[in-house]
Amino acid sequence: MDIKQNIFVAVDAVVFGYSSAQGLSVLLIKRKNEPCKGCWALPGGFVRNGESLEDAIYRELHEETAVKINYLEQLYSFGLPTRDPRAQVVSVTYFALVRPDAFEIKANTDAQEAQWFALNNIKKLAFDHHDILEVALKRLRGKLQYEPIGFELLDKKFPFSELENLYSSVLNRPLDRRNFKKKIMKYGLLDQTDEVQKHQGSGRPGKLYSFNEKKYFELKQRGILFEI
Amino acid sequence: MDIKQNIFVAVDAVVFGYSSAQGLSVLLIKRKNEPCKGCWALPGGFVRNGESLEDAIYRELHEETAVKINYLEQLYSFGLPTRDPRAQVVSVTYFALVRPDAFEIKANTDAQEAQWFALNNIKKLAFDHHDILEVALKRLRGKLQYEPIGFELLDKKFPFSELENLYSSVLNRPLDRRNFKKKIMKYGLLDQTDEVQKHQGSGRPGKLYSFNEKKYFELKQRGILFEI
DNA sequence: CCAAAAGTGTTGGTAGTACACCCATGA
DNA sequence: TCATGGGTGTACTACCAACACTTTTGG
Repeated sequence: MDIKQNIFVAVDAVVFGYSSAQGLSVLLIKRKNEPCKGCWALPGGFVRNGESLEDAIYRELHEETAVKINYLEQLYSFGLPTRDPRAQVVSVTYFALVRPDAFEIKANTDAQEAQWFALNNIKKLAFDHHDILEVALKRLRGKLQYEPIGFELLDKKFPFSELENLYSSVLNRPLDRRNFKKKIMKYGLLDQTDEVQKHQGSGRPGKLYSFNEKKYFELKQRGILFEI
Repeated sequence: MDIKQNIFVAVDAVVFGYSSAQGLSVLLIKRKNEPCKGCWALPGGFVRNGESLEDAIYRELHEETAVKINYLEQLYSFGLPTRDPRAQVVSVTYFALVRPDAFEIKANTDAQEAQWFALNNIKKLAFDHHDILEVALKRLRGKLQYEPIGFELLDKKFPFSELENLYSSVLNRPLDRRNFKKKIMKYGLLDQTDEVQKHQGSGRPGKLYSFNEKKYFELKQRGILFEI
């Protein structure tokens, strides 16, 4: 190739996790290199030669956070020449969801630390990572309403109230328990198990449900998508 | 920067146009350089140093097609190391719509020719441009149903049947004229003008409507989006 | 027995769908 | 006057939103 391009390609991910105690949380790493050494930032890094974008983000997530990713999709590409002070860096960003049991993390190569932050407790972030987070949140809110993506943030088996709390907290509005259940159950995507919730403090324990992926793919095939 | 990255960044655009005669069409250019010299391809090219992604795609579209773009949004980024035989090229792709009067084009720098192709008449395309087109079509179909994006493909003033044909042909299903009109009019986004269609062959001329952007932004502000 | 959370049905309003005839124009 | 496409209303159905009391458990 006879062109002289001084542009680098990076990948970054917005990884969301959820628990009813903490609400929606984002996984951040503390940068151990300049620029912005010590700042919190989205996990990510430069793509290696010969590596696909997806491979790159999986590798970086593994190196930096060792968190088990449950859902991943591309989010948006950011390319303002000024977004990184070192050089022009185009960042292809990803949107990821993890299950509650992934709230255990360990820090590695590129980061001195990786840590979950509740959404309403986010510090200043490095580079334009705040903008990226904003776009990711918008995507999450949007998708939650027309694809059954919420299940990817919950355990394989969960009480119904957990799903309702997730929706209510991410969408930032109260939901009517009865109507919400009717809407969800209408699609036949949830199987009721014979188990109930254990030790949740006080109150009646809820029955546990599981997401039926097979029925989901059937519905998707027929082009019928779900809507809250 | 102390990393050695041999990855290039390009931008490509899927530009859609529509006329009731031709249906949905895509703007392609004939490549005048290797690889794949002479093949049809999406307009696009390499990002220049210090240039943003958006600037790059506008520049390329101007250089290669001189078509007036009416709507532009980022689509997806493609980065498989094998997608370009010369080198690893990450392509950030865009999705664009033009009005019918832009069906006049002129070829320039990078292309010997730029030309509109009806969707059902697309040849083999260079690189992975078929995949890109696929993604763009999916995005168009999706957006058409929950954002009033169809107007961006029509003249400022258009007869109602034009809008209906657009929807019907892009979504690939028949629509009931009366119900479709009710649904659209419900949002109050269309103003009826006092003009009627001219010389459209035979039959009664239709009244012309125009899209009311002001009301659209009001609705959007209130978070109410439109649904077909 | 008290507090806390889970479970459950009915009703009224609204929006969606199905459907057919008349009107204005050009040839 | 005929062919072509534009314009319009109603009735039925299905979905949505609003709403409150009972049940199960732990303390």
